[in-house]
Amino acid sequence: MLQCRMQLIFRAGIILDLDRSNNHEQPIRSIPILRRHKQPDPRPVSARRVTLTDIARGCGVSRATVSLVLRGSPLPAADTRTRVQAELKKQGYVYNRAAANLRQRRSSSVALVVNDLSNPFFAEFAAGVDEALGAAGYVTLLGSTSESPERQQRVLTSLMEHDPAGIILSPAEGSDGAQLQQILGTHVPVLVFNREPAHVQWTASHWDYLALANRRGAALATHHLLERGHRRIAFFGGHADSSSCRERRCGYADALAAAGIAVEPELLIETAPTRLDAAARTAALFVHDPAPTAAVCYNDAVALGLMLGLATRGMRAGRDFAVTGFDDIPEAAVSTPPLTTLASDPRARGHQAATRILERVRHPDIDAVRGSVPVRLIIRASSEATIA
Amino acid sequence: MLQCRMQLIFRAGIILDLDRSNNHEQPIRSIPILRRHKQPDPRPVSARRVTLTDIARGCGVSRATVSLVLRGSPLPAADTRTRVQAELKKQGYVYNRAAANLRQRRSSSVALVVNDLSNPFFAEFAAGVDEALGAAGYVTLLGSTSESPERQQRVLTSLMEHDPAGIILSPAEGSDGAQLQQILGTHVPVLVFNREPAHVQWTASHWDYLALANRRGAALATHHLLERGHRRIAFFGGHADSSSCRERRCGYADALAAAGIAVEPELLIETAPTRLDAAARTAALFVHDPAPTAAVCYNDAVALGLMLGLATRGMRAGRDFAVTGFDDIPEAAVSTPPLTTLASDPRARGHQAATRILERVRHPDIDAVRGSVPVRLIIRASSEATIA
DNA sequence: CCGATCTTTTGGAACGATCCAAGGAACTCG
DNA sequence: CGAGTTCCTTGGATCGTTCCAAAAGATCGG
Repeated sequence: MLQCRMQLIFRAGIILDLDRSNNHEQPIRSIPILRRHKQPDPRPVSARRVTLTDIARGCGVSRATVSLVLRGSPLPAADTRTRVQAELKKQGYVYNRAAANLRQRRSSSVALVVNDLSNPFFAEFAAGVDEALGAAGYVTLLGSTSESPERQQRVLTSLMEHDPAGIILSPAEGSDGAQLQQILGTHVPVLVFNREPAHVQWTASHWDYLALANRRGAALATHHLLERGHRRIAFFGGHADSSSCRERRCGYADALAAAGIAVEPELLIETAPTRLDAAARTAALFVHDPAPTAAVCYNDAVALGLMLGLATRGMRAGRDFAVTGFDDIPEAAVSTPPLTTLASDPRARGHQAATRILERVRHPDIDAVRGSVPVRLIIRASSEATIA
Repeated sequence: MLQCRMQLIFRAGIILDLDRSNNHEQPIRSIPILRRHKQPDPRPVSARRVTLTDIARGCGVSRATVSLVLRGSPLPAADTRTRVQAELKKQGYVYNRAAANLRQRRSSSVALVVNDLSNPFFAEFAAGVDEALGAAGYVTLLGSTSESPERQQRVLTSLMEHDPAGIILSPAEGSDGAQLQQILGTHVPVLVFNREPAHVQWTASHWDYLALANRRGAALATHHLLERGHRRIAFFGGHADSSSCRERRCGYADALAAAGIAVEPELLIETAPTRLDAAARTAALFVHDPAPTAAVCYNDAVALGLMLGLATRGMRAGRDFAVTGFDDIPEAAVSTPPLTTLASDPRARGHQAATRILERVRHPDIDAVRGSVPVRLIIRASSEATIA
């Protein structure tokens, strides 16, 4: 009955594991949180924050009045307002939003959890999210998971303790929806971006979902290669157990089917979604006899790796072999040759995600939205190779 | 006497400008904050957060006891602990760190303010910061400024209201230290990264400073080109009013001086630190007669732009002209030709920055630290061109 | 001058946690 | 048996804000 482990995470990354509740040998004494209390308050007394009460005392009105002035209520008389505002300025008052949020049972932050900021796609996305949230007066709580579901659980637990108004989550690969739902509960609005974790009960929670038009994008790329005359086209890279890879493969299959071509399993090649592994696995394209003349790649990193791998075999992408990518990372435009790929404007996606989660915060009860965002094909030299 | 404008920023980006306090024509009535109150609490009553009191009631103990159990104090009796823990799990309790922080007058977040997440250097840096902060149990409050000092003021004000334990700030170009200090006050620990704003009274505040070894790095690159036989070397890109550009120019001058070569002003060429502008201004290198044969570029973006500009003039970097960059962004390794540049491992810098700000949070009174982080020269093909 | 109305101000109880001093129960010991 | 110890538990004040109901002034008509 204690199947699912529930963990509460405290500051300094300390995990109080409730399942240990049977161990009575003081399993908890080792938790160092109380040590903190032994330290005197690190801030000197003079460093105390200026509060409403200080202002109120300073100009002889009540806290309530100062609060009203602060929030720009029309109630206070004009000269009271002036006096209070002068005092605010004089003492250098800084609003304590945490206290206000506590009282109002409201939150002014949104958590953003991404796998990897060093991926330019996510970095742009994060920039977009932060811009839009900031404009709406919200603050972004950042969390990154490095594609590790365990880290993701920890990060989410920690973020939840900060009571975000909503969560924008680009799940780590292999994350489990049930585990997520256990940590996130059913009440905080969640927008799942880009990837669909397994075992999510979409109906139980009202989670929104926003993903690129993976299927359509891959179909566009494949169709483009077909137009150039290619008939043996590989799908190169990614793991078949990630939802985005599966969707892209579907699009690839769609386009082939429309051209009356059957999908050949040996032309579906898996790699880690990194440049390095893609380069290393290039040879797998050429083991079967009529070798493919083109490849739709899982994403740009894979495509760049493949182009590297081709070069080491004496082939040049765009001349001897056609390559397409996915994401349009900045490098795609300046690689040699420049990479044909699918652009999705990740910064705009970030805006979109932020806008939607705020909308959901305002209206928690409307039905969940499953959205897909359009991508467009950017044709560059890497797909110029044609079939004579 | 009201020279400096002081602004208080409220949610939804509304600015209550205290200098308007003279306008009595209800300048404030337009502030829509009160509208919010008219909406009923958007969350259904059942969505209420589970609190300590709920748990206490649920298993017949006092709030204080539950709190002790939560924090892993050795005080509670073993069976009490078990009962409480069962109840915590049963009700799906989520710790409210904001409330705890309020009582404890402590903060568990650190603000990170960067110009531009879409710059891979800062993205990596942010990832490093978040990793290290997360490991220490802190949450990252993200803010981005898009290089605009005005946006930076707004963002910082908003972040300050969330009471961060410290701030890691990579200042927007052209930010003014005095304005920053006015908003940040003198008590919150600040770590200034990468760039030095003008007019900071470093002695008044205890701000730490962490920057790349700009001067030494540029000297390394220049020295490298000198070794290859170049004598006319330009410094290309950046604005002379940014501190990092000035420092890099100093290093460039150092190396030239060591080789007994005078700096020629016409070889100092300014550009915006972007690929595009650098490409556009390439011609400026070749207006004087013995034209330079090599250029030390302000950063990688500029260097990549310069290589593009050279190509349109029929020259190839690495063959006809030697180029070096700064930052070692991922593209540098895969451009054609690959770019000689200075690497600084931004992710590790992020760790370092986070570690230092936490150290400062623990010891607010030790002297401010001014640190510079080493860079190393990565030699690639773009600087291969030699003087016959 | 009194009550009615309107405008402005206010004290005190929240919000969800922690801290503290004090209380009760169970033991021990002389 | 009563005092002292140890172990565990607790009520109430507190953090900095907002909300609410009600008080205090001001204005006015009759």
